[in-house]
Amino acid sequence: MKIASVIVDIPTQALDTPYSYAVPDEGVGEEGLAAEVGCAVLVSLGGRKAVGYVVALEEAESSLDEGVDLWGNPLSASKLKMIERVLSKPYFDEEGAACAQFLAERYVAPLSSCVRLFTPPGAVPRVVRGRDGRWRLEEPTVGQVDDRWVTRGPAFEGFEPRKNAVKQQAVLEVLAQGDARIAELSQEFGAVDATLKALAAKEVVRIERRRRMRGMESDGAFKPSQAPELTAGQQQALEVIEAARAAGDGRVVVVDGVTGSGKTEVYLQAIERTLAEGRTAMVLVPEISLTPQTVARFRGRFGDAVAVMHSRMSQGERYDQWDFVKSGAARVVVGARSALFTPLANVGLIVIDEEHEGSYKQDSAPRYTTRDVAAWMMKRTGGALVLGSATPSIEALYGAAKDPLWSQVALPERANGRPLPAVEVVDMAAEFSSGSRSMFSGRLTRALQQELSQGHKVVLLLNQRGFAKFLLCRDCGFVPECPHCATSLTYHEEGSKLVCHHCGYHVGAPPTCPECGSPYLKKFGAGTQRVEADLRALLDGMSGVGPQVPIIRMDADTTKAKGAHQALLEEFGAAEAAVLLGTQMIAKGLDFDDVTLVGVINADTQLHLPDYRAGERTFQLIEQVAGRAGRASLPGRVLVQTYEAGDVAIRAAATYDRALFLKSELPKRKALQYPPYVRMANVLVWGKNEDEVAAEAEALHRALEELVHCEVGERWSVLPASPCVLGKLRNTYRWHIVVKAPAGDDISGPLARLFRTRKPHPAVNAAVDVDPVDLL
DNA sequence: AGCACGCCGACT
DNA sequence: GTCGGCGTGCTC
Repeated sequence: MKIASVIVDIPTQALDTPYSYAVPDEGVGEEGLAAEVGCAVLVSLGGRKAVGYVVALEEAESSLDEGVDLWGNPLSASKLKMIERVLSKPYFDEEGAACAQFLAERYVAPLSSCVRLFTPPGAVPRVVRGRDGRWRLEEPTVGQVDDRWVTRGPAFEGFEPRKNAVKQQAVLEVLAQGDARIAELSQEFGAVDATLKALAAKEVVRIERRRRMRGMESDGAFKPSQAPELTAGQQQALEVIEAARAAGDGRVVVVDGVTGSGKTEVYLQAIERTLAEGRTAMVLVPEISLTPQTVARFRGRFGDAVAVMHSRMSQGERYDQWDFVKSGAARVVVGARSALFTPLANVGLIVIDEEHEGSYKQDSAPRYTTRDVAAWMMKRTGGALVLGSATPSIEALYGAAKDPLWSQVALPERANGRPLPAVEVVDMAAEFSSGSRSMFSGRLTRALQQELSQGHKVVLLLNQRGFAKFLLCRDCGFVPECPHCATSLTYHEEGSKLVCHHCGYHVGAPPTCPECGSPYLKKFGAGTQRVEADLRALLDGMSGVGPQVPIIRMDADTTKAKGAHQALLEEFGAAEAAVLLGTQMIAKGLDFDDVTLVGVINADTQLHLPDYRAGERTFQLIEQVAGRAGRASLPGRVLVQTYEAGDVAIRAAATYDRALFLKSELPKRKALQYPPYVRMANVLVWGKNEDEVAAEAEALHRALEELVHCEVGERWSVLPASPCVLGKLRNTYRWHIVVKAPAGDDISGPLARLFRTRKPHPAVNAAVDVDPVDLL
């Protein structure tokens, strides 16, 4: 008899452990599916039915009475129930199960949420309660779709339809070119069913059902491309990647290439070689840059072997692409972070493009860091991981410097030999004191007029990442900071207070600037619509520009609809002179030849977020957006407006001087105990009732201090419980507790032990974010 | 999560 | 005497 370890798909802490079930001898699914690792199964648990996933199988002899299962859980044979039905073919293998367990431990997350990453969404049956109160199995909402196709039959050659059989004639002409889909034939010629039936009866044609692969056809024509000659830099990067792959021990290569240096071509050729060795490859890109152009680039080189996965696809498309990978026909998967869990066999290379992007961190359970999971996977399978970026994260740079398995290769020049555009910093404090009250500086206004009147394009970035308001002196640029944390204080409307969300320090908001005494102490945070209106007014009154120059606004609002993002970009591409005004999302990936001016309206909002990564993000943002200008023959220029003209992140970005930025940033991180010098875990506490949340956060803080005191001692620190910067989100109050540990320590283990044994509060949720990307 | 078991107050 | 309130505790 076989015993299966099953994770039930009920997201509760109390059930978050594998349960053992007896496996029936023959398959028990409708199609006689066998219970294997990775299958969804129907089991009964505590008098009800539940869907579960098999994570391990074990041969049990009759000797099994008291023992432990594969996961170390005690079990007794007498209590075993039987798996009632096998609901699916396997979604993952032993390696996938091991990965799920790794995720659950590393990110202190429910096993069921980790296992679910591997299943095609919407395709798994669920157990639901019917109107009568009874449990029943609800069939999945998505599945495969078949098309009816016509092909030539044995009597096709030499068959002559009667003269008046016009439809037969037409259909046969189409078939001479190749197989045809009946739906398309009927669209073209009207009802063709009778015609086809008649032809099929004479065996002139055959009718068959074929599975439709959704997500394949939509991108339409891609033109096949040949590998071009690499530049010397690209060639060297490729060789480093090849050496890493050849080592076969999970090496990591940081490809540090300026925007336009041709990183993608390096990836393409590394993938080509991986495929030539019979292995497969994955390319992960940020959600927002997964455009049809990106996909076309990979399909152009690898044709039908490319599967695409991302969350903006319909469930049907994702299901088909998932199945396509499972079938083994896909050799390359291109997708957003969740594509990491598609059932691609024998992966020899994972590429993470724009590695520094925050979207590589999942913001719900399991809160995994794509980079670290991919590195774990490649270590297991003996592949290589490539981290590509023009602005690598400090973690990646640190890894490359310290970890013997990591290396770094630079592509310091653009592939077309063009120089990077010059970046000018516009000091808005100086503008203000010289009398200008507009959000567009004199220099930016003149540059807009100059470029637009010549029919060039302009990209304007509105740095909107600061939800939190802060105070800023418009005369001297002073921003009140916490005396203990070196982050800016956030302004709270109620009570007119300044609060530090790190340590809880608070103080009344001063009426005038404590530095220079100016009364122009302003609360900061403006909206895109407002900027659009002001810009419209500015352009309308500009000679040689005027109302015919369109402003294309791109933000969360205007890109909500499916395909809206793409449509706006096409509009911008097709226009003559035009302004693309947008938030963060325009900073990367967009590539238009005739953009000659990039303006950053407010480079520093992010700088004042009370977050240790604020400087790094500001630096990265300016470097990324600067890369949008002057990509082709026209020279580009970049104007960065800021109240913090002297800030090192801005000065360094303006001169493309990363070393300068790091020289100032790294000692700060070290002194204040931030990554990469420590590991952090952010314990999040949230609920509807403010008092209960605060009380539970305090209780958790005490429990954490106790835990740290007993298990690790003074090497770890637990910061006080405090309200999150985004303290109230969608009517939920949020608090957090930051835990810091030395860089090499296992921070998850002790925390997991606490959360597994601690009784959950009925109205207040708590979750651990291990290696958080921000503390907001 | 959901259901059983269980130990105290107002009803036929 | 019983029906039912929802507080712990278990589910392979």
